[in-house]
Amino acid sequence: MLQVSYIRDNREQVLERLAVKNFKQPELVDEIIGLDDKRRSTQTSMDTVSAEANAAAKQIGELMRAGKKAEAEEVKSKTGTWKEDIKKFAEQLAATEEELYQKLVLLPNLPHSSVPKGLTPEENEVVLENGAKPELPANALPHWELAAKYSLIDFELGVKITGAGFPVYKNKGAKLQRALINYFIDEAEKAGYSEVSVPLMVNKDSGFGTGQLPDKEGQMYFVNEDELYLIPTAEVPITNLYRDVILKGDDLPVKNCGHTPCFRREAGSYGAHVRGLNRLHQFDKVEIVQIAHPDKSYETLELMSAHVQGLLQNLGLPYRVLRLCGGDMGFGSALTYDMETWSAAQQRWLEVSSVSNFETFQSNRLKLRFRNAEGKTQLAHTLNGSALALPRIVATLLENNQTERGIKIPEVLVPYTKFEWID
RNA sequence: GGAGAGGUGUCUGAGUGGUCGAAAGAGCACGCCUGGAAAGUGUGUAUACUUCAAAAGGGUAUCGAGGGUUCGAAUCCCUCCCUCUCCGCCA
Repeated sequence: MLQVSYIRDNREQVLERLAVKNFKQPELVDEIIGLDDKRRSTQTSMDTVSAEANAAAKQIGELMRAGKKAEAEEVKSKTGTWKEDIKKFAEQLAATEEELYQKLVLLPNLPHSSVPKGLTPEENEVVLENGAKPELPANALPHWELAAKYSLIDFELGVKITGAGFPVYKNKGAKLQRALINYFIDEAEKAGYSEVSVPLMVNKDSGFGTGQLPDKEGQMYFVNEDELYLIPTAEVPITNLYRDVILKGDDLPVKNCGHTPCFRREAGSYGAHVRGLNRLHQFDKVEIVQIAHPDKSYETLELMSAHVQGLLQNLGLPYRVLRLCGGDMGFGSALTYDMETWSAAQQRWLEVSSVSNFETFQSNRLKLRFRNAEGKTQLAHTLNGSALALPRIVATLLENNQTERGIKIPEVLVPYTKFEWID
């Protein structure tokens, strides 16, 4: 959520930046400023009446104590319509604030100046490409066939016990999952992130805090009985650990990592392009989260991007880094890098990580602040990234590393899998 | 799930209708003292909104959350959330 004061002070710039994100309702900006004017004047009126009422109440108290009951009664009789006025103003204020909030949450974050214009994924900017695309034998198989051939993943069994998009991992498939998770966590810890293990369900406040609500309400599984949401990413519980927190200046940067399953309804996504592991309702992911000083957050974003790239390099996967264009970016992000691996058997790029700087968009809602050099509270910047999401990594590993003999496990993973081949 | 107790500032903790944004202590910050430190001592130490060109200052709100009673609520009433104790259940 953008700060109203920022919108007021930088109206032109806000409009210009929103255009980069192809925002369709620029008129909201002026509506917001208008509502904020109304909010302010209502608050001032209410405060004035409250001040009078408080002064009278205080006076009555003093007169009562002094035993001047008659005078007290006289003051009391003058209190008149204050109470009603205050109530009226309070209602008006609440209504205006609500209206303001409802409009404010419709504004996406402003994109960073380096974000390219554009509407579609095709207009994303390829920042770099790394690693050679492997030449596969003519009879190479896509990962869903490899998974069946080596008994690694059973999609039908998942359908039976839950539904489509909930695969069952078996044998070396299950072990590969566990190996990747441990490897990713270990690497994150080496990079200075401390591990947290967090709840997989969150309340409404948390959903709002990181911006999934109200924007992506329909994308999350919801447990009616207890009003809890299944997390779509560990970003939600981990970032919300710091909701309503004022950090000390030297606590920054805060670095956390964690592994969780992620649950996404992915409503309406069916068909060939979501086959196998390409798109699931439940998948595992290791997430890295940082809370950074505003002056350092873009430096931090580069470091996080480098960390993710390091993992892909160590796994020997060809990848590319995209700088997302305005139209393809998430609602709350100011700058996002997507990392994609080359799936050789499918002949397509698969997104395996998304690293974003949210600047103060989340922290404004979270009320996540730190005490700056002047001792004043200031909103911190939040960043997060997948490091990494498992299914498409598994898909690419299986496809790219298939040989006559079987599937070769990357060297860095062998200490974790304790086997070198899937055969 | 049942019965009871309770939720106050960074922490401990006082406060049962007016003098309470809140005693006292601890912690922390700065100063004095000291060769330096400890002890001692002095001062300060919430957040948000708003007013003001800005600073200073002023106003308003906040004692788990929301509502109510009252001229006036941390204090009384209602609803909800959470914590603790006992019982029940249980990986």
